[in-house]
Amino acid sequence: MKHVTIKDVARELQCSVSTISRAFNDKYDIRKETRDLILAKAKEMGYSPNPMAKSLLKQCSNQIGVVVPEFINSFFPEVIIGIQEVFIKKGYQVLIMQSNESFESELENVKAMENNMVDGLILSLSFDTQNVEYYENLIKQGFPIVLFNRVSNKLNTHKVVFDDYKWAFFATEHLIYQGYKKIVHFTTSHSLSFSQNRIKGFVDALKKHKLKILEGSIVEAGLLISDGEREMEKLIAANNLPDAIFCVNDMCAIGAMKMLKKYGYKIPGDVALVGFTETKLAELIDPPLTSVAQPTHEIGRTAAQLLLEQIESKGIFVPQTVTLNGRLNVRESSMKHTKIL
Amino acid sequence: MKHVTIKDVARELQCSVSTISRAFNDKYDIRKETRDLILAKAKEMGYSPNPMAKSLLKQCSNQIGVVVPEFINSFFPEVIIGIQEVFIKKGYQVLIMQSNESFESELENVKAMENNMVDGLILSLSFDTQNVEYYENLIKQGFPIVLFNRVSNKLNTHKVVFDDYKWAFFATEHLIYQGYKKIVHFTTSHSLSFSQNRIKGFVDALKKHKLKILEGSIVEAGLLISDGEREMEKLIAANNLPDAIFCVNDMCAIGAMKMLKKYGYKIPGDVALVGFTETKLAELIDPPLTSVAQPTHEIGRTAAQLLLEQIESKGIFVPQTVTLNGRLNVRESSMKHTKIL
DNA sequence: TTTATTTTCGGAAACGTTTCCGAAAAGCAA
DNA sequence: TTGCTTTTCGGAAACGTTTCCGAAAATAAA
Repeated sequence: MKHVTIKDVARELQCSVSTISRAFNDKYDIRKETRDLILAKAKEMGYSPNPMAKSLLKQCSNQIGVVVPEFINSFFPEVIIGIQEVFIKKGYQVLIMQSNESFESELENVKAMENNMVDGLILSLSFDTQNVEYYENLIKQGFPIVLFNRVSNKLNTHKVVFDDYKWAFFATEHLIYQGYKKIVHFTTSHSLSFSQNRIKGFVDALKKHKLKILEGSIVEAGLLISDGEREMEKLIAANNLPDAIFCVNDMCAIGAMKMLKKYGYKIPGDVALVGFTETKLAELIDPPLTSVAQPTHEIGRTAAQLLLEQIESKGIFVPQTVTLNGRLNVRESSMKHTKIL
Repeated sequence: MKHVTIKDVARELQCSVSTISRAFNDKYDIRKETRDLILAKAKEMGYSPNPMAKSLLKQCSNQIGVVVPEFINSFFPEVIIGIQEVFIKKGYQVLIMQSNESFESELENVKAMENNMVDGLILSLSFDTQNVEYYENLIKQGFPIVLFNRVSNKLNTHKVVFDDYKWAFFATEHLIYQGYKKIVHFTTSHSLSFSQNRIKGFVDALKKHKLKILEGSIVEAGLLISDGEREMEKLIAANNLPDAIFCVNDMCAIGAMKMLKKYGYKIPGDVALVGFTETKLAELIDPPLTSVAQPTHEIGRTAAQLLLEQIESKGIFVPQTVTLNGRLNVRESSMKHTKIL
């Protein structure tokens, strides 16, 4: 792998390297004919400027880093596609790493990125990230970081978020409008900001419609299928079935669904279900699951745009929080029903 | 973001930059005390060697590139996790790009990687990649490329593949052992090597068990849910239902399943189904789908290992093709049944 | 024609490293 | 002490660019 360098082209054309550089960078002080000649010859020789040398000189790498908690659900990959859309066009490379929901791994990734001199970072915090001190320092030093979805209010930087409160409210209200009265919320660890917001939305929707919030109305399940299964089985065993369940995410809802089906209950006939953060699964399972879809591509594009602006402005910046709209995709699992007596 | 450089440390310590470099690179010609002193001071000052400068000098970037056709199914993300496992440990960065099943996009990505001077490439070809000339040239020039899953036999390089023939054979034989006689295969474009192999496995299994291969035994469906739906609907309309269908992938099988359910047919009672390249969906849908699982992490690790060896050996290398084993996960969709008369 | 201005280009420094070469210092044997 | 080897370090070149500075050439103005 011998690469053609600017010097090779210069030698071939009997001119100086600076002229070649000018031709490639479209400077004003070069004659059109020489530029065309150089570009043609360069193409013939297979020359293209070495990005590493450029980076070293310009003191920026034209790379941005993306660190996400996981790769397995389609949510983050879709966000990344949005991010790439923006950056590829601008000639940036996108480095992607996944922290596997571990704080240490996340920090390691971020440090690796920093070490690699990425020009900016797009980050979604892992579940067990409590200590954001390191990121706080980076931001204070002026290192561009944009957070999305899993954010921390301790960090004063650009953020792209989803209005969990609002959409949890809508999702719950949808169940109420369908005629369900005894509605339960399967949530996850209260320490996560998004779960707090979804709980709040759920509670406020019930309040608005004067429905009682009982002791068992909010169940700390979790984000996995097994969590939904476990809690659902408990309810079944206690013979304490609600009319409907609003779940913290699709996985949890699917777990509940599996368990209900296993015991022969009908959905939505006996229990209606609503998920959140729509995955591809939602419309494939039986019955199709009502869920709140997030605009994944747009989240990615927006985060990328914010980061790009911050990188290019290089000056003072005012941290901005962009809240994107979602969409409640109503499917069979939460349809209105008339109970067969 | 002002970075501390080796010169800053040298000035602070009143020594030369070469000494600092020696300390960091653990050279033999430095006194232990000076080294410790330097390392301590460097740490205090927050210095770490600039990887770009190093890359420029060493003529390699310590980055490897991964180009995959898509991100949406869990298959490729899981492979990537395996790749990362290997490379992160070795101090390599992993650049990931997705070609969106488009040849042009794939080529662009590869060129971007090359431009960025990645030390090697792990590649899975997109569907409409027919012309592998460019990659052929790269390989001839000695650029390390490892292909996986979607490979081309025109390219003479390391490959990690899955024995599609064998597992298609097993999957078909499984259906036969369950008592199904009239078995159909939903395949995709014959031009893809893996589909050819799966067809061959299917056919040979039928032959071995002396089952007839009819005109309609092999249907060119496609890889999407809609493809499975479309072809299934045709069969239903023609009133020409088989006992069982072996599908080229899970998506196609799920499409078929949806259509069967829509028309009130039972699975596996009326038609049994088997998928391929197991996705997470397989065990979540109703009924759970029998499918051939590929060892995604292992595929990634193996490809990474091969690439690493080639990069580090830097010499002549003998292209190697590693075939990994899969696993048939039998679930309800293909269980034995006794037809209710 | 002479002078001033503009256009076009070459030379060299700089980015932050590593490594080769050589030299000073230190150790050792004679 | 002298001469030789070994240890330890500094200087400088090199990696492939971009850009500043200045100079030559071309053009315009006088």
